[in-house]
Amino acid sequence: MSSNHRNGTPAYQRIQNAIRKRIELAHLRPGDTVPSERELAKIHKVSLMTARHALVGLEREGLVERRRGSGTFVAAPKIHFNKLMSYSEHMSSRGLTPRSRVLLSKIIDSEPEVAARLGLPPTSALVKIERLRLTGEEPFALETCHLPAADFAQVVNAPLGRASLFATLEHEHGVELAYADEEVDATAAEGRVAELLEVKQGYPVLRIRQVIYSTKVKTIMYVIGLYRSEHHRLMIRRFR
Amino acid sequence: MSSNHRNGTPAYQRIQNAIRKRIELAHLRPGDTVPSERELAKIHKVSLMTARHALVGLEREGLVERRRGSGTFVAAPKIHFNKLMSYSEHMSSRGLTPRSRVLLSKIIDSEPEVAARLGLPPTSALVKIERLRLTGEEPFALETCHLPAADFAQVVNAPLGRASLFATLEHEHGVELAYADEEVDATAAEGRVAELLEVKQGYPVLRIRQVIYSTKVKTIMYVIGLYRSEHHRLMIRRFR
DNA sequence: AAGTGGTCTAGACCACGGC
DNA sequence: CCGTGGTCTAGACCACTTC
Repeated sequence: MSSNHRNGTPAYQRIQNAIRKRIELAHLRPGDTVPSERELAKIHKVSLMTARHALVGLEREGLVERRRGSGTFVAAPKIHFNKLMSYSEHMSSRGLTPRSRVLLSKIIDSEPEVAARLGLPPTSALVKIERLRLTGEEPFALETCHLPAADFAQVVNAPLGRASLFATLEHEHGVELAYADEEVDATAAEGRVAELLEVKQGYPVLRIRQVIYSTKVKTIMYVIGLYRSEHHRLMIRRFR
Repeated sequence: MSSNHRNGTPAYQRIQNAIRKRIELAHLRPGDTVPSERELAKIHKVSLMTARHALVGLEREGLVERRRGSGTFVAAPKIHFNKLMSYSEHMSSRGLTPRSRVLLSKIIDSEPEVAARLGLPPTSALVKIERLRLTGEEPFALETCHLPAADFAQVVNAPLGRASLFATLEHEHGVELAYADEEVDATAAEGRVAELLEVKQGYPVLRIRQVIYSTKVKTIMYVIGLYRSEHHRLMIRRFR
């Protein structure tokens, strides 16, 4: 049976989306109680385990807090934790319009280290896209993406100025993003990077290297991001 | 009923621990298949949902990979993702002996910003512990912990040179750690920090501020860590 | 076709919190 | 005491991968 025939979306995700929307529209505000598992089960006509699945997921995102014996509450409006989101998605989830300048978008075939990260032979053809992210007129991040050209050669022609790369991959290429492994460290902005980010030579920046996977096992993308960190902070939630 | 009477540990955690141990002892190596949900259910005499719960948790830690239609496999030996672990635990999980030098351990009462992070009044008494973390003779991290003195005044006298602070809290104070929210950015090592870490003035370091929560709602600890990032990398897994 | 993970049911008991 | 989340059962069907 299950109540997911109307559309392909699993019931627990529909419940999550309903709650997310109520929080977004400020119908539910930080500290408010979210309907309990039992209430959600009745409202959405699902079993307890399904309602529970929905709430557990929202807790891992940091959207709600659950307290045994007490209830589930809307969390303080921090950032979505441990959620794989593109820059565009981050911005629009905060009501801002993403701005970025495409510095480069072409096919290359001599970056063996990147190819290795993507699990490909050393001289594989790769789409390389370099973008400067801006808030207003101020640059705050430099992101370099690499994708296997075999599967995604067309994205060099995508309207990256306006469309989200994630959205393009999901809608135009039918890619289902699964998760990303990220490696974070600090480094110094040198030469061209410092110029682009408009900081002094040697200025510390946050470096994030992500390998992004789709649900089909495949490695989809490798991204190196360099962030001026006065404005932008990385938030993580770890569990015991 | 449930098979958790023998000890207080839930069945899904006992299954996880069993699998963790098999991986640790290299009985299961990267790429090997982990018993399927149905097998685990039979072996441990639990229901499918419980076996599933165990595997889902291990996947979120990055210990295993699950592929629909195919199976569950031991993941490449990366770091445990998004898992709240102390420095000591990280080291010993890699078979290394943790070394650290306690620089300071006393009670203070005039750090209003820190008190605020812990959700306490501005002039609350706090335990402050400053430690330099070493690999061999080389320093690589400077960690400053703050705890509410009202609950944890005794830890100033704990043998922090050898015992893990996490272990002390869990065993001596009956604290059950729940999760931590972390804020990560890059900054420059200046003055005393640069000297302690043995790097040049202005050298970029990774800064991690964590607020650690117990299962009893309470904020237990605030930690600021500064990391030379040539050796130590922060690994994160994000989900879509 | 057989086996796997993903979703789901309709209940159950427990531990805990707040009244 | 009642309501909450935490754990658990004993099944079910589906979508997917592998052979």
